[in-house]
Amino acid sequence: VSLRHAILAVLSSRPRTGYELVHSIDGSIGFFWSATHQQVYKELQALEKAQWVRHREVAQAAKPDKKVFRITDSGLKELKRWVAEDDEGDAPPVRDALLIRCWAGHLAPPGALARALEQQRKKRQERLATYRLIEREHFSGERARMAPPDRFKYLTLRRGILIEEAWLKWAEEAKALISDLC
Amino acid sequence: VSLRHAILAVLSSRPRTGYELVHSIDGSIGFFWSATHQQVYKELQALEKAQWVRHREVAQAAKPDKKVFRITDSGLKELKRWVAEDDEGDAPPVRDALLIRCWAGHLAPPGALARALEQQRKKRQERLATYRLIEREHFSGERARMAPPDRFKYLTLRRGILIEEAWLKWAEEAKALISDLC
DNA sequence: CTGTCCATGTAATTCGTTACATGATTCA
DNA sequence: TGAATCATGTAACGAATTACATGGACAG
Repeated sequence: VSLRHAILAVLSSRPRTGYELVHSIDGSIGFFWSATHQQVYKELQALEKAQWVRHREVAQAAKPDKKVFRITDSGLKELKRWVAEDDEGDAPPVRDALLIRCWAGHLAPPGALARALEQQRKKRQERLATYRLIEREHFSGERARMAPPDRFKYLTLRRGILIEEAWLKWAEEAKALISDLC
Repeated sequence: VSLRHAILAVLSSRPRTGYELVHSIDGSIGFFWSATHQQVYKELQALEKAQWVRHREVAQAAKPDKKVFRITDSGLKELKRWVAEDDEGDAPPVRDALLIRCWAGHLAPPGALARALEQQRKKRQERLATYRLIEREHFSGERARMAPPDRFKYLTLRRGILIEEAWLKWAEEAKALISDLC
């Protein structure tokens, strides 16, 4: 039940509507935990039943009404508890269909895998560029003087960068190793 | 529906029982697509209904009876089709609870995150060692002279290695960046 | 005599995706 | 006139986890 806590984490910085949540999620926390709007709205209902968030309806001129959600005291308490909890070991299960394809790659016509790989490489490259941009724009200061909340957020960004770099390196290796088969 | 095809891929090399499948899965393909036995048995039923696999019951002395599954012609055809198909872009969604924890790390007592990170680091380190062992034992030959099926399997292993190395590198960075908070 | 290996499943539940649905406003 | 933004949901389905269940053989 991590989406619940991801939402709490985002709301802990400031109140938002479901709509805003969806959009702030895919631009920060969404890089490592994605969710559709349907899921978010459903979780918000669950969170409200658990009294970890509360909402207030706000009428707007020229725009649909909205519900602004804020975290409650018990929600913040729960979030803190969860962050500190040690999850005793479950490495997150990997699920990458491309790797299954690759594993059985000899069954496809020679060019097919190479094309799929190249496609992915482009996407990863773009994502890396996005991360690097964020790094330059939001985390350009002296690391040691960053405020703690920023340091932790910066760390998650670094993880994204290192992962994408590893991916690109792999794509190079892969291309080299199968090039003579195409 | 990738588990279906993961199973087909494993069966394409030789017939196996459900039990064997579960265990060969977590030692090769399981590094990038894990599944419990319940899921495997259920998928086998579905695969059989689709006529992509067939089974034969084998009685054993001193051991429970077993069902040996083999891939059918139409199953192999489907597998080949699937491997060659291009999945038009969906980068696999990442879901890592530890990163959410990290993102909100300032809410936990200072040592907590460091401990969680260290725990994970150990696990990754071990996994990397396993990968390296497999690399030495099964893929020590000249890369260019490997038979195609082995080359593709080797590639997936390399990906595992590069990812774990990236993870460890990140763990180092992380430790350095938050050490003064503890 | 307890635990692990072999071997197979059912059932309940939760989590996540896809499809469907509405409706005003603003910009090209 | 048609797409994008803001804003919220329900319903159906599929994928994955967790719990429950059985039973003989063999090793420590």
